[in-house]
Amino acid sequence: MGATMKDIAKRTGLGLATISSYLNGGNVREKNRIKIEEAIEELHFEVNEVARGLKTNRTKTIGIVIPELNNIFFAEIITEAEDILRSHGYATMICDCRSDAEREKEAVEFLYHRRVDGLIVMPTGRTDPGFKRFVRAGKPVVMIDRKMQDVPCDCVLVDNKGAARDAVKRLVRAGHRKIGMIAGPDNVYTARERLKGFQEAVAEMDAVADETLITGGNYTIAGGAAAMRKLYKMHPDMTAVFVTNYEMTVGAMMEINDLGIRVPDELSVIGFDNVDFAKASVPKLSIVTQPTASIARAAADNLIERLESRPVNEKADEDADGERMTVTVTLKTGFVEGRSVKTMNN
Amino acid sequence: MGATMKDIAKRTGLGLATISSYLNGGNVREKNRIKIEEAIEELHFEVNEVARGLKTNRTKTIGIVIPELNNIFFAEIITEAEDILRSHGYATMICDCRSDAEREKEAVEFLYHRRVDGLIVMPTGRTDPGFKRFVRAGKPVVMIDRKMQDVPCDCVLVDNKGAARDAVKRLVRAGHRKIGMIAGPDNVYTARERLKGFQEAVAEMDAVADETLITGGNYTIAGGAAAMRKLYKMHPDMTAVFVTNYEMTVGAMMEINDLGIRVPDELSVIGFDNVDFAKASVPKLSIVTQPTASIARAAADNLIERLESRPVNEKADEDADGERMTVTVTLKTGFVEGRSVKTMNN
DNA sequence: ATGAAAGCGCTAACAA
DNA sequence: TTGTTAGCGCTTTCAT
Repeated sequence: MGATMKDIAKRTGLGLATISSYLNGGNVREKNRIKIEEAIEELHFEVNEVARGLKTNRTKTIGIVIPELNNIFFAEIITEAEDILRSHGYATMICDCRSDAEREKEAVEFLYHRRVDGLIVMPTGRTDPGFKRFVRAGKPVVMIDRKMQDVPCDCVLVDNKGAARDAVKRLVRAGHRKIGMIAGPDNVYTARERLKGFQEAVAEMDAVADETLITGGNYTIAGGAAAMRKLYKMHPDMTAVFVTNYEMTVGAMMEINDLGIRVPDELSVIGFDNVDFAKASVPKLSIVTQPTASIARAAADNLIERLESRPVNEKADEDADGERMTVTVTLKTGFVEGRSVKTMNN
Repeated sequence: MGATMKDIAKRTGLGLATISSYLNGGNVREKNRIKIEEAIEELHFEVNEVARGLKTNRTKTIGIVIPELNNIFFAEIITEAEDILRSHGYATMICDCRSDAEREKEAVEFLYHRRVDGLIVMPTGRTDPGFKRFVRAGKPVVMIDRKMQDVPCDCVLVDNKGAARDAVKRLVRAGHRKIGMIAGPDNVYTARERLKGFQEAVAEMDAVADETLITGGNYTIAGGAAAMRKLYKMHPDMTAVFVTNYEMTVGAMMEINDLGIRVPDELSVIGFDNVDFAKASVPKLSIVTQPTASIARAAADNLIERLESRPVNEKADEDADGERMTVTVTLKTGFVEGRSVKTMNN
């Protein structure tokens, strides 16, 4: 269909190497440059990235593996990352593994076959679904949001523990003692961190430390609703609840709605993630927010930097054991004040 | 790095063609089949899709261009489509163009350079950002959600007009006469259709037909909020409002919240798209829902069918002018009953 | 059924 | 600087 380098070589009377050189920013005599540009224009020539990829062994494609695409938190990150990567000429292949370890494994393998140059991932579980293979092949992997001990790669995290601790402290300072927590699944890194933060704050601030005040909500809407119900049944005297991700916040609000509990008079609530949802709630919810754009930028920039500097430092970057140095960036969370936390007079 | 066909040819003592034949489901003598399979196993051979793509001129990759990835409606469709396509061996390259025509154009061009085999798109505006080029190259394009007159391609739509008409009729039947509408931007197909549906219903049912009852909300949260405010200021006696997409529904609820309007006592509301949000609202919202999974499936299946049947029908499918027959599928919307519509006694 | 060889469009030595 | 040439890993005639 389209014209090839050969065509424009013929057209200009130049050699293939000259064309290639021009295309790759090499030095070409002014005269020839003009000739080449004219030919490209006339013949509507466009580099065939596939052929180039075959030769260079680089596809200029990044694989992204995420638990759920229809999860605003992830979607916001992906949007931003895709934008940055594309502006650098990298295409992204996104695979949604539906929080399923098996699907995740398939996705990683799929992307490996597709010869993507690097990976941005948010691991679903605690075991490596095949990331190491990329690392071994010298292909950069950046882990977002979640950490995994046994895969040596760069990470972009958020201070989950600190965020949870801070949220609970706010509740205690407002006079709450009996605070419930709707936690995530304990095979997920962020959920464990948020739990730790909650427990630390409870201990430090002398709030009620009762294991049954912590209920798992599985990071889903239904789970959040069920957890809320359970918590309320078991502790009707609980005055505040901390919900630790967006989906569960939605679920908890649904249930609070169903149970006819008045917020914040009867129950104070601090949610997570989605500012828009928080503002649209009645009353407006106070929530912990995550810097999605910064996360995406940190991950994309990191990947690009690794990719572009690779040829030069190919050896310099490795130490005696051939292990790469890895970097972990931890970003701060935010907090948006709403009207869902009651200040107790005591 | 990985083993190549050459390696396993050497290993088995067979010719390249035999290996290729085996890999592509051709006939190979039992004996050799086993030998090949063993060699593949031992050498961890995996087909290099890039090389294959160069040769076959097919990348087994589908491009997806959408207005916003962090929009649940789109995200749900994409997730499903990606899943189906991948299960057929197709990778997807997703480009989010942020509802910007310029970015959309760039995205389409980007995907064209990447030699994707086909496109799934939700056009941002009314003018072709380059889809025709794909059609001309014989590459299938499927348009989702929105239609575009001048690009001859398959479409998967939803009965937007019917959905809007139905929603308004429900309001009228519940006794409402003065009904406001928060509409989308009129350069978007779905927005125009929903508007038509609203107007038809108002005419048919003898509700108040006043142009100022229709306010544009730009399909955004902020727009929805602003429209709600404007509508309420201008028509404090309006008893119901129909909001025509998810983002605007969120925005409208935020504003209703701010204005202290009680739903449904003072104002009845029918929203759009997101069941979870509807259920988490106080009171639960009645909403129009769209069959995202079916939309995705229709689009993906259509694309795969076009792609896989192409070699055989290459000519049979075209008529004298070389024009392809195009298909438009229109799916039905749903309605989820909430508690946000008051039944008036009159 | 199998093998030999050409070539997809590009890059990268190596020469000139 | 520019031209020549040899592949990258695969598919695909065309013989055998």
